[in-house]
Formats: sequence, structure tokens, C-alpha cells
Amino acid sequence: MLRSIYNKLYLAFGPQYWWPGESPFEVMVGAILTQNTNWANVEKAIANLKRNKLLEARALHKLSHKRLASLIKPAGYYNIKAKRLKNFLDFFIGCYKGDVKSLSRVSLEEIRQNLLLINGIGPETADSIILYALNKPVFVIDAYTKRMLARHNLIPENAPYNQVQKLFMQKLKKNVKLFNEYHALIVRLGKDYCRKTKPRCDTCPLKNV
DNA sequence: GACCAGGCACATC
DNA sequence: GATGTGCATGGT
Repeated sequence: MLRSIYNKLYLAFGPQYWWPGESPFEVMVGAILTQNTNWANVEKAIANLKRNKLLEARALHKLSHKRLASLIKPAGYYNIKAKRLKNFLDFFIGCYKGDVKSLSRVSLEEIRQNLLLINGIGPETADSIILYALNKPVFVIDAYTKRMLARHNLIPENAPYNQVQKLFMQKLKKNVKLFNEYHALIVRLGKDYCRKTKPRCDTCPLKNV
């Protein structure tokens, strides 16, 4: 079932070329900034950082809370996200010197555990970083994923993150490319068809699933 | 003007 | 363990 959903989505939408970011560090920052926020707003915040040449771990870490918050303002929740970025950078620089390669050497399980200890990084943000910045095979679950499965009666509306994740990871081959594309396709589906209100089920590629 | 967006932590019961 | 609330901008 999950495989045939993937096939239908890929057929309908084609490759999505995720994550929309130029470097692993940009992906990490974007993963935090996009929490409960429209991606277009995140892009504005990231553009502000780029314009000031601050899309780099140490440079970002040095900023005052006030400065960082004002730069990421378009992404919303800017005070709390400034703290969350700082918390992540404390870890990333403190333990790995802000070096993606050294973080990548650690096992998926250990990275995930450590990311989840950071205040402000929950399962979706951790898994997005692991999959899209570090290219390790973990499946990212988000609101769209749950909504899609719930609307097809494959999970209850309020199914917990880990349970839904297990569903995908047990049924699919643990493959970075597949996990990358699948989650991106679900987001695409969610934006175009599986919205919270006014879903467009009549023309949805999963209409007969 | 209401509603929503690629969550998460924390308070309260 | 479940349920509710704050955090905030910008597009539809």
C-alpha cells in the first residue's frame, strides 16, 4: 500500500529535488525555521541570513539574541526560534565544531538521540536534519503525512509520531533517496490537494487508493 | 477578518 | 497520560 501510494505520487508529480537548500547547514537552519510555518516565510528569513553572510555555524552562533531574532523575523515565532537555533548551535559547535562531516560520522541512532535532547528540536526537526542534511535513512513524518494516511483510514487521526514512522520504515526499503522523495511528495500532495480545509479530493492523484 | 502553514515545550488536570 | 495553550509572520 505505502509503495503504491509512492508510485502514484511520483507518477503524478515527478521528482521534487529536496531539500530546497544549498548546503547541509542551510538545511539544518531551515528545518528549525520551518516549524509550523509556511516555507515561503522561511525563505525570506534565510535570504536575510545569506545577505548578511551569516549562514554559517560560527557566524550565526556569535550573534546576539536580538540580532538573530530580527533577522529571522519573517519566519514567525522569531524569539523562540532564535533560542532553538542557538540551542542547536551550542550542540553542533560544542560537540562537532560546526563540522557536518564529523557529525555525519556518528551513527543515525546516536545523532537522533542527541538531537532530541536539544530543547526546541522534536522528532520531525531531528529527522529532517538527519535525512536531508546528513543523508541518513530515517523517514520524516509531518502533519501532511498523518492527514493523508488518516483520510485513507490507514491510521487514526491522532496516531503518535513514532508509530507512523515505524509503519513507513518497516514497509519500505531503508533507502535515503526513497525516503527523501517520498516525504517531499507527501508535502507536495498536502499543499496541492490534502489541505486541512477545502481538500481537493476530486482531482487528487490518490483518489482511488 | 479568519484561517492556515513542512512543531515544540510547558502548564494543568 | 491526555488535553490545552503560547509562540508570530505572511499568503489565501
